[in-house]
Amino acid sequence: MKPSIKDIARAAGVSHSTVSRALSDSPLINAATRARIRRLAAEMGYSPDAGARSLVRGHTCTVGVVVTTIADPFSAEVVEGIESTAYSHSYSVILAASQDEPEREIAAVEMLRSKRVDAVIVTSSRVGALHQERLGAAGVPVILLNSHSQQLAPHTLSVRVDDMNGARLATEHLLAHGHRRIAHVTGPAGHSPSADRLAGYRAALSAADLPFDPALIFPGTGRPAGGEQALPLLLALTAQPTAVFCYNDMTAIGLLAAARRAGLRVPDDLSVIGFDDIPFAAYVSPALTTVAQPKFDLGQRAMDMALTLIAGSSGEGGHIMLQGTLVVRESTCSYKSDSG
Amino acid sequence: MKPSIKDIARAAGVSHSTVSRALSDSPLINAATRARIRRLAAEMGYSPDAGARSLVRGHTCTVGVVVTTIADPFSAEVVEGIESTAYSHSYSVILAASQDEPEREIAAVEMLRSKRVDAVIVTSSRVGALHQERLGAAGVPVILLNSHSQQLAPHTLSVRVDDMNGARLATEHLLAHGHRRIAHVTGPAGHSPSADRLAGYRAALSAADLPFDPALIFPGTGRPAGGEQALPLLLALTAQPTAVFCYNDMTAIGLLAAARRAGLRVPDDLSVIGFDDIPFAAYVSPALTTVAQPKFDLGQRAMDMALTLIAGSSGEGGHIMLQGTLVVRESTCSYKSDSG
DNA sequence: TTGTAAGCGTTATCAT
DNA sequence: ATGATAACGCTTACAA
Repeated sequence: MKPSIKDIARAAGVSHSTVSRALSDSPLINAATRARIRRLAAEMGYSPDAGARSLVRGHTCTVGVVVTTIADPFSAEVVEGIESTAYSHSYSVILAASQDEPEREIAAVEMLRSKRVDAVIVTSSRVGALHQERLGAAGVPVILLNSHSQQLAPHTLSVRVDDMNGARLATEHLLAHGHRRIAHVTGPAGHSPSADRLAGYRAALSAADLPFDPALIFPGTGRPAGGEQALPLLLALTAQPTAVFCYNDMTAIGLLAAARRAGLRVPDDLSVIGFDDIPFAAYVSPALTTVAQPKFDLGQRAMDMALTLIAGSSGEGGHIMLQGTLVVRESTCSYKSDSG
Repeated sequence: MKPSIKDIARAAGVSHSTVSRALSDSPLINAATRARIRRLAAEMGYSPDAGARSLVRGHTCTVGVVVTTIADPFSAEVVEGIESTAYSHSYSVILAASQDEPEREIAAVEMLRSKRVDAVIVTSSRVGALHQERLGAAGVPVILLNSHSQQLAPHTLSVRVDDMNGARLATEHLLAHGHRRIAHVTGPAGHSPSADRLAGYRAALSAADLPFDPALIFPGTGRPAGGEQALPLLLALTAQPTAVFCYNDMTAIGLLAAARRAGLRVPDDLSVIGFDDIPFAAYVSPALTTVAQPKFDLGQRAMDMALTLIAGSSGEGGHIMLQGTLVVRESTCSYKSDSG
């Protein structure tokens, strides 16, 4: 049914180690027998057992990836970047979703450990230090991708985007267009990118000698609903903001939809800027101005780092920080005191 | 470094088989030693080697999933459905992207075979019959999800949405609103859902005693660009259509963007309907009327089928067909001879 | 160039 | 209740 090298050996009248050598391009084998065995193996539909091989080789050529959810345009592109570079190095990826529950994230990592993956990449982790402690100690590189800064100890590994600077870019764009009352809808509470983006927003404000007004900060969720819920609050302000910087594109898109329903014109009545540059940012109306994260790159760099560490096994620890870039589309414009 | 049961056995002063029994809740073990061994295992940071276990047990508790690309809102939700139900049955998933290249799809399946996954789920496959031949014969269930109908032989396994009926629903919705000249932008050529949706469109037309006009059919790609490119062609027609049924939401969203740039009002000047109901369909402007595919369900059912087949090992072959549902939003309205 | 044998970390079948 | 021992499929010294 599933032929092993022993079955092929029997059919070829050789020992199973000869078959192993023939199949793994060993130099110590006669070209003729090699060819004969390979033909036979193909005929019999042989497929090497990766598990058995890993047992003796000591590595699995597999990496584990844990995301909060796959059904999110941001994660999806990051995973695409990981998978793509894994593929080109003959690695495969085991994917697990944590649903943003720490215990489930831990269970996933434990499963990956059992599966003996050669490295683990965890995105948006809130408990990355734990994995580092368990896996890192066991010699398995753990790479934290866009994860909480508290987890980013010096002996830890990480790849992330510069959230603070990206947020500064977004805010400066608004500032440069004359906006002075700029609101901000945050991401999920307790998530570090959210804190970093808020910090970038504050930094830009302060660099422009503008005061920080807590009344202009609205709590979001990172999902469209967060933006939708923020809009009425924002409109209820006596001194209304003329622009809003949203934690991410999904939030901005939700806010855009709410603005449309409220009869508010974007960008004329309100400029809106997001973060991420998810594929659909270009297709909403008005097309969303945003700070593009190098999503595919993020995944690629994380996988590259994993590969390097697997090869060198010298877990030195390193941090890669990529920069986001401002993408100006139609949802932002200059502030006009007389709207229209 | 990575303790095995032998290391624990040594530390506990017992044989490795006793450790194995202690750790796997065997009834043939003294409660006290069991507790002692488990404590020791925890202290030493033991993690069972899933590969070694699989070798003797004969299964890996892992399924392989191959999609064309992960960075697609449709696939992403399907995979989420698969992963989620896999997780709740303690299964893990190896994910591979084929980039819609048959050879890469084949390579991915071959890799999965080597990894000895207990089942394989392939979405949008164009060469599913091949996998069935190689893997199915080897006793590994292969489930085709939304794959080409040619691949769906009776001894094959599949889960899919009723594309033809969904397309009929979409077209009937337009018909019911008085539209008579209804254009259609197809999906990627040679992809069977595209053919099925075209067939559903034709069926609805013919049921309404309307002639099929090939001039109203425009080739798309399944991506926004397909819709964007189709719009000018559609406008160039002397007898312009009053509505258009798009292969999928991404196509419709592209077309919506092009329409906006062309100063065309949707739905007043042109009704637009999509297919899939991706998360962003509700957030474009106007919100997209579409036929919702039960994406998460599709993944869930495929995984359930995999689990059943793994348990029963009686590869009987089965086909599950789920229905899509019409979701009316704002991009479609009744036909008015005097537009506006 | 090939065969023999040991070993990877488990589980499972024997004894004891 | 526990300990030897074989087996899973493979790679890799070590012999021949």
